[in-house]
Amino acid sequence: MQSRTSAPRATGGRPRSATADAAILAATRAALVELGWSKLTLGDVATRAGVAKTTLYRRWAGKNELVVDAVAELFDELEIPDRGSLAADVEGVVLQFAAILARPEAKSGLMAVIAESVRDDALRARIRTSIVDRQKRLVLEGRARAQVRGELPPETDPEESARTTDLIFDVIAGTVVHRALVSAEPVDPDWARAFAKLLLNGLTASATA
Amino acid sequence: MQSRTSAPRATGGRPRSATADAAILAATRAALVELGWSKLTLGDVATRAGVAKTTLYRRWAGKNELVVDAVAELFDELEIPDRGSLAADVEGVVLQFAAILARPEAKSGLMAVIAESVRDDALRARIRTSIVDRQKRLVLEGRARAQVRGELPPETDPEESARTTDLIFDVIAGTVVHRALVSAEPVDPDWARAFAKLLLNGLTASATA
Amino acid sequence: MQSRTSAPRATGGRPRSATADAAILAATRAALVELGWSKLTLGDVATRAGVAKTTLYRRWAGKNELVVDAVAELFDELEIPDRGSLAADVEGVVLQFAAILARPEAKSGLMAVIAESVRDDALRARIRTSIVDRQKRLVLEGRARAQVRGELPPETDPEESARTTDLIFDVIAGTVVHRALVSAEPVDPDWARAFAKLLLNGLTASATA
Amino acid sequence: MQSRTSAPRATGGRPRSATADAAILAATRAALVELGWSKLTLGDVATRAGVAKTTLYRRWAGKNELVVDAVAELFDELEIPDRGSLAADVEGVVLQFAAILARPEAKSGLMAVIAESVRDDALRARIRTSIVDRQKRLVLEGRARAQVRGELPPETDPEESARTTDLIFDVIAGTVVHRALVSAEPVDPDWARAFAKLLLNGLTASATA
DNA sequence: GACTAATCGAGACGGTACGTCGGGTCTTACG
DNA sequence: CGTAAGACCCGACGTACCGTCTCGATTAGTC
Repeated sequence: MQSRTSAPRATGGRPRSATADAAILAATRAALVELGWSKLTLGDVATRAGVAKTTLYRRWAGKNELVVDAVAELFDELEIPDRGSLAADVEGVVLQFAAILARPEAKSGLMAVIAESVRDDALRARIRTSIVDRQKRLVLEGRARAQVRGELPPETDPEESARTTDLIFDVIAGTVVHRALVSAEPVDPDWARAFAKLLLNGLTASATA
Repeated sequence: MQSRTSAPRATGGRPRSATADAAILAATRAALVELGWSKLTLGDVATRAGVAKTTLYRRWAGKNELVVDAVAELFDELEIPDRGSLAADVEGVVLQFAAILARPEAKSGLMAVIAESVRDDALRARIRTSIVDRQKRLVLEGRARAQVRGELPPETDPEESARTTDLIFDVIAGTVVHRALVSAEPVDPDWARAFAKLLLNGLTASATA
Repeated sequence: MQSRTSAPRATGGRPRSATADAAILAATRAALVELGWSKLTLGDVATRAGVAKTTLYRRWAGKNELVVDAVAELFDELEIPDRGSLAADVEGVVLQFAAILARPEAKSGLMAVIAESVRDDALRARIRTSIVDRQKRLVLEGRARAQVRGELPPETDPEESARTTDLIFDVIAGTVVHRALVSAEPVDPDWARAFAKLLLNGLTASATA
Repeated sequence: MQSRTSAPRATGGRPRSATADAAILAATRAALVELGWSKLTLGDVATRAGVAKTTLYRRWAGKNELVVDAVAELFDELEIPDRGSLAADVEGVVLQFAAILARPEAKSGLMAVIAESVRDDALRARIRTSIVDRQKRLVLEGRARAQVRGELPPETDPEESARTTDLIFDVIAGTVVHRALVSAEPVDPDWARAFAKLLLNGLTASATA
């Protein structure tokens, strides 16, 4: 992770407690589960972490930044093991992503920081760095694998390829988030299969299934 | 609209000012544009609307409810004129939806209330009624039209049909929101065309384009 | 008293609670007794008074102003009944003054606000208005009575007279305060008599007593 | 001085910097002048003195103790040269005392620590030792001289004598402080002469002047 | 000349209070 | 009744100092 305010601390003086960071992020997630974003207070987080409020403010600029870091850690576990086919890989990553979104600390925190990021460019950059871009590699891996398998044609134009990667990423991430948080319907294997089929074959083919 | 606290008004006494409602909602949108969700205060909205805080609280239960109503009005304009083909219809609705999302009052307000709705079922229901479901009919219209045109096969199982409608809706709305708010990239005609092609033909076909 | 921030409140709106003022001042005195000036916190005073902190800040600008008002009320009881002779009158007022200073809420508060007033002209003015000048009349009364009795010669120059009044006041008030708070020795009838004798007859005569 | 925390320093180890003490006391006085007692912070004093906070706390227990020592040095210069008569001596000491009180570091600091000493016996003892008693000798000297000159009768009862010394001291110090800090009027030679006359001859005689 | 032990600077730490702000409620007088 | 005005209680905010602590780096005097 190593985001935060990030002054590298020159020399001299008592070093920052390494355990405090972990305690604070854990406390933040716990508070998100119990209270949700809007009722979460930094004073409460500090208390839960057994830390003074000042310690917290020394490391994070505010609620937004703290929650981004706390939530970001949840997404570190995302992997995309080779399931043998592009469809299976998509289903797998969708289900993994959904499993994270199903956790209350993610539910409560993620949308809120995204909402805040609308008016705060620094926050949006932090979200992209800490959370979003980290997942984009999964799309790249999946496409590369599918090309090796012959499921997808090889790429020619690298710029076009990047655009496609971004599009696919927006579709997958956006759809899963919308399903899970806006529609508030479960992302189960059935749904994941239907979605993967739609994504691979398109509306025309999919609707006949 | 018919939202609000909605006590049916018994008898006698001075009736509620009709103009106040409009003034408050307009003031709310103006405040959203200037300040964003998190810095918007009900006291400020009341002042802008030339209204006492009391009047505001008599009509809405809180910030969330007020903003939902204020934002919902923005989505009333969504239409899906027949553009002659399914692809064109999709592109059209995507661009319309994105145009609304580009307005700062929508950006600021929509995501925030959705974030709040994660822990507030009543709020989620209100959002569904006021905003989400209102857009889902566009999907229904579009599919029906495409079936008439023969671009899509007719539906057989009504339950399956509903599931598909929901899925398509999640894909379109989710993807556009993610592109616009998370990736923070423009939703322009080029992108809309690429997205429509992906949605209709699927990854396999699309990637060859 | 009617000091405070003193905006006369035009019309409309809920009027300020009259009982709150009294409760706050009483709570302030209680806190002074228990905690003393330096450990007195406005939050604690508010709690004791059963009042929100904001209510307190709406009426007083800070700790200093509040304590001045709280202490000032203690000095309202000062009187100078005619004891038949100038010496007896002096002794009487000295003992009364000392009795007030002996109360812990006065001890704790008075010197502190005087100390603060060194760098705050508005505060000094408030102290003079609320506490100091109110007692100067006692000197005037006492002198007038003594002149009627023939103990003091009648005044001729009014300006000189005012200077003398101020001097006498500084001597009495300053000496009693110094004895009580700096020397921290009791102001008992014996001491009061010795002081009155010194004040009336001067060092030369007094020392022979 | 010999105040401070005064651990007698066992053996070995680096000795305490001697210059640090002086730098800290000077910085304290400078801070008193600029900020006054209540806005003076120990962190700021340490910075001004070019010293770590630790160093400061190793030598003084807190703000009060530090300021007492810093202010006490100001009173070292008080002398009472023989001016030839009791009245002249009184005027002289009054003016000297007032000159010290006119310095902002004394004004700000002295009253504040006295206020604090109301609830802190150790602090009061420290003030007595470092400041008050040091001045009381001036009264003793002055009386002795006046007795030699025949202006005052010789003392008989030593206990009575001590009481009188205390009384005179309270009168002089208290009156000057009250004039200077509470009444906030200048202590000029005219006022000093009027005060000395009152003190020597008493009210009855003085008023006729 | 290395050892030893207390000092020094720097600055993070757990606390407590600050004074302000916003949320919602309530109490007035007026319409 | 509804309304504007504004005071009320509450709770969180982010900041400032407090006095303590933990660092690595100096210094003496003692071995």
